[in-house]
Amino acid sequence: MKRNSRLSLALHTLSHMANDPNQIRTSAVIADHAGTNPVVVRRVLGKLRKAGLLTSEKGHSGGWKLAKSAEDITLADVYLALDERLIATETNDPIPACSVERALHTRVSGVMKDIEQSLIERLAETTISKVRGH
Amino acid sequence: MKRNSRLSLALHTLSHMANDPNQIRTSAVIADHAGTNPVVVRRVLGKLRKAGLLTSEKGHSGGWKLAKSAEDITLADVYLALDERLIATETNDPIPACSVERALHTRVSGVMKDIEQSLIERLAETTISKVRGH
DNA sequence: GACAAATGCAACCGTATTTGTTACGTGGTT
DNA sequence: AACCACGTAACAAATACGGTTGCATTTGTC
Repeated sequence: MKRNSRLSLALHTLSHMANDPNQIRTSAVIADHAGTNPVVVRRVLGKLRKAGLLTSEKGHSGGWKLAKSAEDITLADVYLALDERLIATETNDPIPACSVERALHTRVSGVMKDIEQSLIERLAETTISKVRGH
Repeated sequence: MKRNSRLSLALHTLSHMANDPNQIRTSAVIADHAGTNPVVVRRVLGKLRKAGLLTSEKGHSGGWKLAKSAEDITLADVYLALDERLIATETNDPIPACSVERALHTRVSGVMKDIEQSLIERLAETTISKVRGH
């Protein structure tokens, strides 16, 4: 795998869980299905849990389960939970000296923010149950 | 700089060029404005040239210029020219053995492709001249 | 023709990011 | 008590990216 595998892993796992919402799955089983490592699964799913999309139980017969109905989880929820910003947020800048340069910079930043906002709105239109295929 | 600086650099430079479309700029001047290196500039702008957005001239008094009007360059043109796929394209896969797993995988891939398509359509709505501020 | 200036391109380095892996502590079930 | 699963830290390996140097090529100027 390479980049953006987290989003892919999250979508894959959530969709899979939506097939049988009450079944509890361990990170080992999930990792096996996704072709990765249990620790990686726990890392990614941990973020989804913090966002209230999943619950996890420790101990024997523990594991992971959906916290909400698949109809109530949108791709925007997943995207925001993972805290990945696909469109650069432009944090570290040398603060251009020239004033026109600075004005241009803020315009570019503003446009990129608008683009990301549009992306999020688009993601909010699709639910996990829709990914699964109803 | 860190991630997605190429898109940022491209937008910045194109917008800047739109202010004075007939002026020829060298990669050294552009790099100075963008706070980076001439070679980096040529790398990024080379892709834009291949996409027909810019022209470059070698030799003495050579440099870079817009190939089209800023009104005719959309952010989608830039995005596609840079050949960056923000949404993972999911190329390298172990080809899931289980058939339901395989079906789910194709669904996830399809959704991500749809998302990227939406993003491109959104990008196509904004031109460089609009970024510049008319 | 010699020279200067610019792109085009390849190779390399250093760093940041990401994934994979091992190890161990913690909590819950049987 | 034994076992199992999560939670997390630490580390290794791979990858991506910007930055840098070097050089060939092209083009204008003297």
